[in-house]
Amino acid sequence: MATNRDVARLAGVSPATVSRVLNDSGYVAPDVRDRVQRAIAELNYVPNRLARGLRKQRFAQIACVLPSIRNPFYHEILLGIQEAGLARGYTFSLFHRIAKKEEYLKVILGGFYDGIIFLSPFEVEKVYNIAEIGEVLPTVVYDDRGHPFSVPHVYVNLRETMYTNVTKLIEQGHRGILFLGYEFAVETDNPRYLGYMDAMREHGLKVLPEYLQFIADFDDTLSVGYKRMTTVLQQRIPFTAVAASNDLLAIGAMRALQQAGVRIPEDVSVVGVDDIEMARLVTPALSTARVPKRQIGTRLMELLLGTICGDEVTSSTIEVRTSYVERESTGPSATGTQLTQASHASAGVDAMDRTEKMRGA
Amino acid sequence: MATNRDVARLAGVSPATVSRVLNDSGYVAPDVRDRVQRAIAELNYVPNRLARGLRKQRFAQIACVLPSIRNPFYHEILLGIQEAGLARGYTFSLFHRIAKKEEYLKVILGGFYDGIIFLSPFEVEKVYNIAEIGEVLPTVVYDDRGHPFSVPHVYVNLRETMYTNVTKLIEQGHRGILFLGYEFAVETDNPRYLGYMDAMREHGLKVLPEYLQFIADFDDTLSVGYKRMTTVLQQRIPFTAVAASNDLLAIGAMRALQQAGVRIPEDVSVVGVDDIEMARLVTPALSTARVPKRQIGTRLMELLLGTICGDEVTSSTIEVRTSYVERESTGPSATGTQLTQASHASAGVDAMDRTEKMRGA
DNA sequence: CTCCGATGTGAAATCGAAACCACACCGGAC
DNA sequence: GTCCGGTGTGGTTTCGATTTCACATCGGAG
Repeated sequence: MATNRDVARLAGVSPATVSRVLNDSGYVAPDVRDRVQRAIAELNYVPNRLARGLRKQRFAQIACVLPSIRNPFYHEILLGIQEAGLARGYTFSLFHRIAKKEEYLKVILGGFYDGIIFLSPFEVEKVYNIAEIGEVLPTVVYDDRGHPFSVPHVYVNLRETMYTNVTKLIEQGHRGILFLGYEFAVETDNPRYLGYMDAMREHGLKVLPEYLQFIADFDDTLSVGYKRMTTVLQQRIPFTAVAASNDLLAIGAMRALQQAGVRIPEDVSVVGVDDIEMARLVTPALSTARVPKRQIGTRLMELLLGTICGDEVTSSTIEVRTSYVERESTGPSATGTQLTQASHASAGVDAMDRTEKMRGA
Repeated sequence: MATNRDVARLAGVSPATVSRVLNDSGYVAPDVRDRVQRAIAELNYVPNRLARGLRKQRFAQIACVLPSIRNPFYHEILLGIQEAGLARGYTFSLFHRIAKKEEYLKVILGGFYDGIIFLSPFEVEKVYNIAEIGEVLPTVVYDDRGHPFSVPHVYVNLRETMYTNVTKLIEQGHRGILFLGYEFAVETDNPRYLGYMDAMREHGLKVLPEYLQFIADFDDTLSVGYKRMTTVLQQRIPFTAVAASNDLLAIGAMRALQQAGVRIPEDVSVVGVDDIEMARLVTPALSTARVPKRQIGTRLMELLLGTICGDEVTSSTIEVRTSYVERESTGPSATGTQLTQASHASAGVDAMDRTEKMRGA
């Protein structure tokens, strides 16, 4: 690889002048600039980002920390982030569950990154204090828990979103509505759960304990929803609708239901959250809440660039809004409960065996 | 951020000794080692990767170049890559279509990366010569075209895979089999197409021009398959099976078929390639060819590490094998053609309207 | 007792670019 | 004619780590 010096030698100038041409700083005579540029082209010179980064204390690289690379929800956010960042020459590194939690932040703080973007950092927060990280390195967060953050923060009110989803089901006559979602250490960390409870309470509906299907271990596999719903079906819980915490869970649940012969939405309605593209491609198409993923990404990057450049640590919060999208997986509740129960009965024993195996694994 | 010097000062030694402790190189007295380690802990010192990289000419960072971040197929490969790499402290940057082709390789070659992994680099090759890149920087490739590569290379014979898929359909009595896939500049770049043609020819089946559904513009959206199949349905092409080039296309196609009232597999069989997790979660579950994605990833990383460490450029090729997975989306061909045609007719106008809308968006 | 290799440590050079400082030239204002 | 700010360029230092070289000490072999 050619260096600064090589170019300088070839152009008959000093390395300082080469640097000036490259960075468009200071005064350079037109003919000299030309000579340098020709030399750069001839040697195929690309400045070494490490050296530049070391000197500038700016590396044009951003770390994105996210729970899972498998959830398409995050892809769209990432695309938004990159769109906003690549134009300015930023590159991106991804860190997700596979990286050992105790290790990767050491790596990140090791001076390789201009900033960090945390997407849904609930896992991260078990180990690290984001406020502290924010003091060392420009940091922004996407989160749905409504926590106050000391760093800039994009927020989507999923409590409200879930409330709307469940209310739509209730309005269609559903009473036995399952909550399907992840379990958090603290109730207040679970806006989707809270929204579900809000809606049920407000409409005077009883929440049976069996309705609350919390998935404890974080498993970023696409089939967690399927596994859980398969278990649920063996337990003969009477329900006519499922309010899932995200589309992947909903799609998995739909699969389990359909496999057991339950018709959607005739017997059971299913609703999700996120509106990933796959939601439109499954049959029946999934009713869900649209979250402006792309927009979240660009907003995050804008916030981060703001923090990196303008040195003020403005602890701004941007809220984005969701909208309910009705498709085919929801419908009025008929005599749903009975039908569902019947189906369970026929699939009972087989299904039981399968679940026991899954639990063991 | 604390530096080398700070630690040295606190421990009462020279920076050279700190470095020795950190890298476990040379001789260090046990008590001194202890003092240094305490100082490191106290200052919360993390070595600056840029400085280290600059000096060592090794940066412990890998660039992954892939066509799309949206296709789950690549996620599993990425997980395999990272699994094999993170243990040794490597971090990863992702580059995909969103990055301007002309730009990103400049970035990559700018000395930030120890190596490049190209996943399905057909797009890349239009602009760059991978052999040349391989001479500058350790490079490995995953590809399915059976091209000879001058760099280490993981290969999966998708021509054979597609041949098997189509043969299975033929054995089930299908004759009118659609090929749904991407269009490449050159025929030989399209192993899936070639495998399809092999199977059809070998069984003496005629390939009507309408059977070949090439998607020209690369569009990494999940619904390309849906869009194309919607168009196909309006054209009343007689067919009883669809051999898609990957699972996403297959899932999209299934959606279009189901939306038009076509039953799968009773009226039309659909088969994919990749075996992404979603293939098991759609209804009916998708028959497909399992590609060992995780394994491809680990193999790639092993090859790359080999190239980075052992300086020999062993142009090794590793071939991984696929296996056919029969699920629910395929079945014997009945009087399929008639049924399908009938369905088209009844759904014709509606489908048309919907498609037009999608196009507009 | 001397010599030598193993052990242990520090000063200084180095990686490649950017920033800082110094200097030189030129034209116009006073 | 002198002074001064704008223009243009080069030498040197710096970023933070590793690495090389040089040097000191020590124990055992000859």
